Amino acid sequence: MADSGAEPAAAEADQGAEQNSTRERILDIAQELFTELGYEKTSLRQIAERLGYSKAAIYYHFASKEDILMALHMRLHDFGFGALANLDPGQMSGAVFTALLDQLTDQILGHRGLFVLHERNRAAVEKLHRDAHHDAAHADLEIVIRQALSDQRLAPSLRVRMACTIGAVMGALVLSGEVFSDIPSAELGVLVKDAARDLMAPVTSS
Amino acid sequence: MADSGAEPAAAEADQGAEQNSTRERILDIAQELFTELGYEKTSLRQIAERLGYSKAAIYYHFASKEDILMALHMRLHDFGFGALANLDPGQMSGAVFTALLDQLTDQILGHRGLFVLHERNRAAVEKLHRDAHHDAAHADLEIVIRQALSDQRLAPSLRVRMACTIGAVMGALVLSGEVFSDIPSAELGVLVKDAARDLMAPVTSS
DNA sequence: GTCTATATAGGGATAGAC
DNA sequence: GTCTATCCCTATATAGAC
Repeated sequence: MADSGAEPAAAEADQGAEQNSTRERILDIAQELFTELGYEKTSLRQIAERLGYSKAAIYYHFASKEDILMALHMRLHDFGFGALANLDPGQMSGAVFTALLDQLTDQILGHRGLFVLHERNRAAVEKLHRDAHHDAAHADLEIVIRQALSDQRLAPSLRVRMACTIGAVMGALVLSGEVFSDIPSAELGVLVKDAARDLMAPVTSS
Repeated sequence: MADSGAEPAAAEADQGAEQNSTRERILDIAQELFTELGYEKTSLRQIAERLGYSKAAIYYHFASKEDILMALHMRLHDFGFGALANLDPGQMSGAVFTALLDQLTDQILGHRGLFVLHERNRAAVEKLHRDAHHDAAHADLEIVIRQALSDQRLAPSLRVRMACTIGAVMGALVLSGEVFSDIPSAELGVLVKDAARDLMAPVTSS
């Protein structure tokens, strides 16, 4: 587990086209190291070392270490809106939720590294949110879900099922490390979605 | 979320009797701060401040900052053996696994703070393991589970279901934050165990 | 765009007084 | 058992040469 360098990290980080700009390379390396060692334990010196450049070079592309994490957060943040767009607030039900989870599953499968990064650096990312350099127009998918889970107008059985379902998806795709590297992505996706459906079925009136 | 001081943290940390020794108080405060701010971001100065003592005082009770985390890890580590004792290696099946998860659910409900601490500081705890100050007689529940999940002799559908089930339990009890604080522990336990059973049922030959 | 050199701060850890 | 004072190292960040 945490086998660095074995897999091409750049393969899944192609959002701004495949222009291997220095900035993107820094982000790729940072994503890898932040995930492996943790954000706080990763020094800019280490990033620069792996990059082949000097430490100060990074400051040309990013104002601070925090800015690097912010950029990585933004990579993920944008994807969240895809699922949020189809979300009608106040209409959260079992059926809607199940559909939402299917989307989430696909997004995690497509950008797994980013989700693992966030999972392993929750404290640092939350501090980012608190210092709120991007409070405007910021509505995390996570916050929406948390609201639904806290909604006491819903039955406890439904709320707990929803939390279990999110956990099931996260458990199989994010927390599981490399244990499923022998299973094709597509198959993994089907199995996880099936599990989510079985989990929500008893509390969903379709 | 992460509402510190609102709940009596000492209430669940009564393993060595209720002797509020300085050492235990340090551990309780550290557990709180490590969870809230993250291990790396928490300084000994902060711990000492909240303790009312000076920073160096902590070094009387613990050899290093890492030692504090180790002590907290040990608090949890011991509980793991309870579930491990009933575990017959090589006999991992759906039914065995479901029973194991029931035990895990109860243990998380009883020591939730410790599990949250570990979840939010995976990098630091893993480094602890690597530096192996306690390699002897050390068999984490997590390692056993990871082995089972990686076992290619088992059907992918079973392996993924197991990962989903662990995730479901963790999702509802650990990752969920404070969203279920209005639901009694006992009810929460029943709902989670039901979910785990529904999840494992399709792949369990009973 | 990348480098060297350096300023500055903060945190872990030690020595030894009380 | 607890304290003050201090050492030392590392890491972020800046200034300015090339």
